[in-house]
Amino acid sequence: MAKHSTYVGALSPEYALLGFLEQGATHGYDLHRRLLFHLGQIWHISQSQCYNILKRLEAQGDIVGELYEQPRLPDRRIFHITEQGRARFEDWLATPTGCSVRAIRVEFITRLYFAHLRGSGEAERLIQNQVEIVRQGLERLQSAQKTFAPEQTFNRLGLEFRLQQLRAALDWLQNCVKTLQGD
Amino acid sequence: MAKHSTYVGALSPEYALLGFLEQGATHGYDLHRRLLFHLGQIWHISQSQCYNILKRLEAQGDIVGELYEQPRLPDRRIFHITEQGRARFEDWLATPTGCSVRAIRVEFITRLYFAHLRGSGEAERLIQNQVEIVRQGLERLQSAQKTFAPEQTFNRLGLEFRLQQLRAALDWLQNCVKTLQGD
DNA sequence: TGAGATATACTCACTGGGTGAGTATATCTC
DNA sequence: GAGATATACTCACCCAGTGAGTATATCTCA
Repeated sequence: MAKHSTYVGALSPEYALLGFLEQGATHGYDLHRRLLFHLGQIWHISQSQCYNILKRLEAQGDIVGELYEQPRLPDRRIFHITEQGRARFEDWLATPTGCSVRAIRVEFITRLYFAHLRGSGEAERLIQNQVEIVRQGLERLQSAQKTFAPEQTFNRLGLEFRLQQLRAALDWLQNCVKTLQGD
Repeated sequence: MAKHSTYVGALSPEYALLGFLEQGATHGYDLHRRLLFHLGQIWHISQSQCYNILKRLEAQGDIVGELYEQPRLPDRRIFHITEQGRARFEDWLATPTGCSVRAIRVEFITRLYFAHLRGSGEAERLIQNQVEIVRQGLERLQSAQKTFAPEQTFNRLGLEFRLQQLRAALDWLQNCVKTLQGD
C-alpha cells in the first residue's frame, strides 16, 4: 500500500491533482488550468502530463472518470476522487517533507497550499515541523562535511552548496509564517 | 545537431561520462566508480543508469565499445570516445549553465570539475560567467515578482524561495574562487 | 464581413531518467 | 569453510515530461 517511490527525484504533481479533486469533481482541462494559476511557479506541467497522471490515478483506483457528451464541444471526462484516493491524499498531506531543496520548493509548498486552505493553524504547524527537519538536515550535512578525502574538492564544493541552500531555505521558512499571517 | 533538450529537468550525467572518457578509454564499471568518487555528491546515479547512458552514447556514435574477454572475470567492454563525442563534450563545456538552482548544483559543478582539470584559469572564467548569469536571473525574477495577482500567494512564495536560493548560490560562487585557488 | 487568434478538451507516440533484481566468478576476511 | 565484498554487466520495468495533432466555437479587430 501507499508504496512511495524512494528516490528523491520522484516529486509527482499527482497529489496536487488529488488535492484539487478532493475539493470537488472536475475535468482534466480545468485541473491543468488550476494547477497553473495557483501553483504555476511551483509545477511546470504540460497539459499532456496532466492527462498522463489522471490516467494513472484512474488505473490505480484513486479517481474515477465519467464521460459527459457535450453538444458541440469535445466530450468531457469528469473525475471524482474515490475513498482510496482521499485516503492517499490525507496520508500524503500528513507525511513530512524531506529536507532536499527541491523537495521543499515543490512538495512542501504544495502541502502548504492545501494545508492553508483548511485553515485552523495547519499551515503554521507544517512550517514549524519543516523548520525542525531542515535544522536536523543541516546538522547531518555539517558532520558529513568532515568525512571527505582532500582530493574530493568537488564533492566538498557540492556539499557546501547544499548547505548554503538549506540555510537560505530555513530563512525562507521563517519568513513564510509572517507572509501567511498577513493575508 | 547537439539537440539539447529544452526542459530544465533534463540534466543528464552523459557529459560527465564523456568527460571521463575524454581522458582515456575505459569500461562501464570503472566509469561508475569514478563518477561516485569524484562527483558522488553531485550525481546520484545507479550502475544500471550508467550502462543505460553508455548504450545511448554508443547508439548516437559518441563512443564505441570493444569487447575484451577476460579469463575468469566477466567480459569487459572498453569504450573509446569518437571525434563526434569529443566535439559534443567540448561544445557542452563551453555552453553557459542556466540559472536554475538545480542547474548550478549539478551541471555547473560538473563543468567546473572538468574545466579545473584543464587548468590555465578556465575554472575562474567559468565562475565569473556564472556570476553574471545569476545576477541577470535575479533581476528577472525580481521584476517578475510584481506581476502576481494578490490571490496567488503561493506562487509568490515559490518565487521568493527561488530568489533566496539564487542569492545563496551567488554567495557560494563567490566563495568558490577562493576554494579553488587554495588547493 | 471575414481572417486569425484564442479557448475548450483531449489523444498519441515518443524520449530519457531512474531503479531493483539478477548473473556469475574471484578474492578477501574472520 | 562461510559470508561479505569486488568485478562487470544485463534485463524488464516505471514514470516524468514533451510536442504535435484533432476538432470545434467564440472572440477580436481591421
